[in-house]
Amino acid sequence: MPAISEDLTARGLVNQVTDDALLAQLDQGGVTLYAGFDPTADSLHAGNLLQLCTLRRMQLAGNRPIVVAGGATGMIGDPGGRSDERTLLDADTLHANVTAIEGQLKKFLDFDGQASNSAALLVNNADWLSAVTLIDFLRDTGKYFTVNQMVAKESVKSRLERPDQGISYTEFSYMLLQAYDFAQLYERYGCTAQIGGSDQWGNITMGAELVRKRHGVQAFGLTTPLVTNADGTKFGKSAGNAGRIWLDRAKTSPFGFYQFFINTDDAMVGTYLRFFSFLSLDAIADLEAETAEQPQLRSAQRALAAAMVELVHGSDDLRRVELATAALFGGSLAGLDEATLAELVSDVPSSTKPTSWLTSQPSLIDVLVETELVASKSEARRTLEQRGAFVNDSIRDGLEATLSSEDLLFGRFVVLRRGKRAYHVIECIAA
RNA sequence: GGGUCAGUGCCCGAGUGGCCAAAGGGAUCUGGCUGUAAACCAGACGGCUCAGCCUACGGGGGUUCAAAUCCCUCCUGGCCCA
Repeated sequence: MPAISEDLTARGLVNQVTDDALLAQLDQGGVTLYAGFDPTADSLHAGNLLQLCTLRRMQLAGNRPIVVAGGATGMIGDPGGRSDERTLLDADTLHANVTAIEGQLKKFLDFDGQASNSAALLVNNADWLSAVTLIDFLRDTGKYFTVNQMVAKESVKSRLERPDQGISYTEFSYMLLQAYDFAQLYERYGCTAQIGGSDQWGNITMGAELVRKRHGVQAFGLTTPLVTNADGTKFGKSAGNAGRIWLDRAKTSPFGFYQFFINTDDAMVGTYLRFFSFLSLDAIADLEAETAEQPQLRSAQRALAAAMVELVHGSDDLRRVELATAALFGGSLAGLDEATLAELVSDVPSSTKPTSWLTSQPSLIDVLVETELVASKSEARRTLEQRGAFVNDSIRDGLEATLSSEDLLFGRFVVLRRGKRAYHVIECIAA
């Protein structure tokens, strides 16, 4: 296994480092480092994956990761990357979010004492930030920074330059709070490094600076590159209108999670494998070569999707999801047996109905809306008109289309599809 | 507090009394081509009881046969002055 510094570099994970000495220290192991997450939702999402995976790499190399939930800073909002003022969340919501996220973190990091000096830690910055008084904060932290340098930070500058936007004093203060976190983590846990996305560079360097000024200790920062899609847009949104890809299975099913990754562009799949997977660089190189020669096999995409589902949801889900994928995208539905269809129900979007329901000849338009394959009746009509609605793999068009008992497979399933890959299975159950 | 400019559909952005569900671009969706890609081509893209109707141009009120467009007021933001 290569040294962590070498591995990080080869994977293209190092965007900027405050000092190369950090890399050498990481190779030695024993470095305590942290990354922060704003608990703005009750689940982490694909956009958080890179930091999670990077922390994991650090831990596997014998360093101690600290995850800081921004219970306090989450109430403020980072101005970076946003064009408008953030909505502030209330304390109860934030607390619930932090609790929900905790379980997900355990998939990535080892929080147990097994490797005692590198066991991960989850802390909430509300623990110290909500206790500090404004006067103390201004006196002990604020005085180390000039407004001049704060205004010069990219995250602030971009907001200042927008002719139609501004930035509130509250958001302006965010970077100081984050710097304060770093200093606290140093005091409490001897934490000397912070990692984050490239947009965090400004915040990270301020924190490192505060540690140095207050404690006379060199602290480090390392940023990872921004993960983008092939077209340069931000990574982590699904192609469809479903929005973000979440780690919470209730928000994004393991099947949906798998589908998201298997649809990765050829151009990006190697990069994502290096960023997110724990496959060796050699193995990744092989997959890339295979993709170049036989792109239709999608070997690299399959490996990526498999790796991610296994990491986030486990090998059991991976197996099921691969089967479901083979069933739906492997050829014709006609070849599927009853048992396979029954399995599908639990893995792809589905719903149940009484058998009698079909005898009323429900309109396909209504069914499409009900199953959420479309967002409105207008959209359902459009889909029908554009020949994008399928029942058991065959086109159904005409606005008058209905479902009937004729459409049942094995007497109990109806497989609906919108477009190429949006599925919904209805299971009919005798009442 | 005074002045001034601005707030348009998911986003950007045109429109400045009727021809406006509102140009154009992006995003998105469907179809074609494919590899469940990309690129490209075609169509769609507020909702509904869909040849019609309803809701929409920051909120509320008003003028008018008729307003996103005019007036009043409020809210939000930029800039300048105090």
